[in-house]
Amino acid sequence: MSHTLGIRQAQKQKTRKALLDAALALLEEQSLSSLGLREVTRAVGVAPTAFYRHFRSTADLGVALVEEALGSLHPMIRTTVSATGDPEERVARAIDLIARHVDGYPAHVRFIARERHGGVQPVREAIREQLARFAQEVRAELAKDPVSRGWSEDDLLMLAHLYVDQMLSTASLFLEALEGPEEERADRTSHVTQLATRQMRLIGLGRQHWLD
Amino acid sequence: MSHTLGIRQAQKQKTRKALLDAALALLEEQSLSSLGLREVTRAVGVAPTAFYRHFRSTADLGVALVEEALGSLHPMIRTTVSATGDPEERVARAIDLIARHVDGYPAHVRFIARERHGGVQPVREAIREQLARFAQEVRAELAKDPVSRGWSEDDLLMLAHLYVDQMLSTASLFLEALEGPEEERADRTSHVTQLATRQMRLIGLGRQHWLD
DNA sequence: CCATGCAGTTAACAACTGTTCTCTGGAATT
DNA sequence: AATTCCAGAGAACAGTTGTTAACTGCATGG
Repeated sequence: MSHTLGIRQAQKQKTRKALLDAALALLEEQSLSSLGLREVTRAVGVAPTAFYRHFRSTADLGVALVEEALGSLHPMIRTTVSATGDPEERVARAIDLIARHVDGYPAHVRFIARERHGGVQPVREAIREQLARFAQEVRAELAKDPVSRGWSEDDLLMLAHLYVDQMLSTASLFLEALEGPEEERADRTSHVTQLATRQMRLIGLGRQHWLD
Repeated sequence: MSHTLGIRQAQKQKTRKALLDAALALLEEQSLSSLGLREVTRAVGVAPTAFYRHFRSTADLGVALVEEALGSLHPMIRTTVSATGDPEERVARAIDLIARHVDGYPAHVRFIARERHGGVQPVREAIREQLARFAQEVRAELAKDPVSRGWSEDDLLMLAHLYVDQMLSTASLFLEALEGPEEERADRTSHVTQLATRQMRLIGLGRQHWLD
């Protein structure tokens, strides 16, 4: 059950969210390591010192953004890789879900792609952790599939990492298509869909013949 | 033939190289978008204004770093994917070459991984271009292989991109292993080798059965 | 109802940034 | 030998940064 928090705490959460949103917007054109705290507070319309009530530093804010961007994604992952329907349909469904997610949360996707190898160690670490969790969940889902009979745990995790990387790469391509000029968008999006579909299909083939 | 350039031009190239080296070193702990020109000149021991004799901005310097990091890599790519020896041996050879490259030029690898999706558009563009060239070269090399008989150009390029992404991902993992504490290095490196080997092998299997 | 807590403000700090203009010494050209 | 060129130096600029301290006003808990 949800405890209705006082008008005080509510207001605090509101400015906190405003700081996160402003930061995310500013990060579309730069990296976290160059994001200044004054820049963020200015965008929100709040005094620079107010920042410290919510975050120790911009790196700290970055870690919070990782939670926001990836924390809520776990249920989606599960259904994406779930072993229902024929393989070809599952691939199409997964890619469609990725496309929708990029469409709905482009700034989050950009942030993760950018900061995964970015210049701020704690943020890299947080992303690494979340992606490792994703890989574990994908592994668990793959294990349910009859195709995985006879696979070692290690090999399942290997494949799961391959899938996670592939998803991120695809998401990044969708994002680039989204960023381009409006009249090219449809073409580029369908091109990415087609590319990603065939790559997924090829990996699926490798999976089927792994135990040969 | 090489024209021996005067002592004037030589000195200029020397400071230019010093600026690039200093920048690369500074970029181990931050992103290009937060790299200041004064920071770089200070590290070299040269006046801030001297920077302008070589680069218009730090973004410009970043593009030059992309050339330095990836420009000289094309001959290596060719031999890496060359279709000699049995498949298993080729995989091992490719991964070994990646490991050696990361060992020899860790800062370059880190720079590319970091700025590929980084906050500086011209640099992203430059990396995208170079990687596209790599993919084209890999495609050409794959086409020579008898296994590729009957493949469409599009499908070959699709696979080439998959290989290029996989190489970069592997390089990044080797780098992380290299950055960790010395006593874990050997274990982590061999773990990455083993993981990458199996992923490459699985992709290879998918490749063999593509036309089924 | 009153005392406490605490989100956000104001003001000030030393340090730093990119960029401009002017100057200098020595290599390059004639 | 005289002249031009130009990589780098030096000084100054307005603007920015993170962090500190002391404050204010209002929601909260006793």
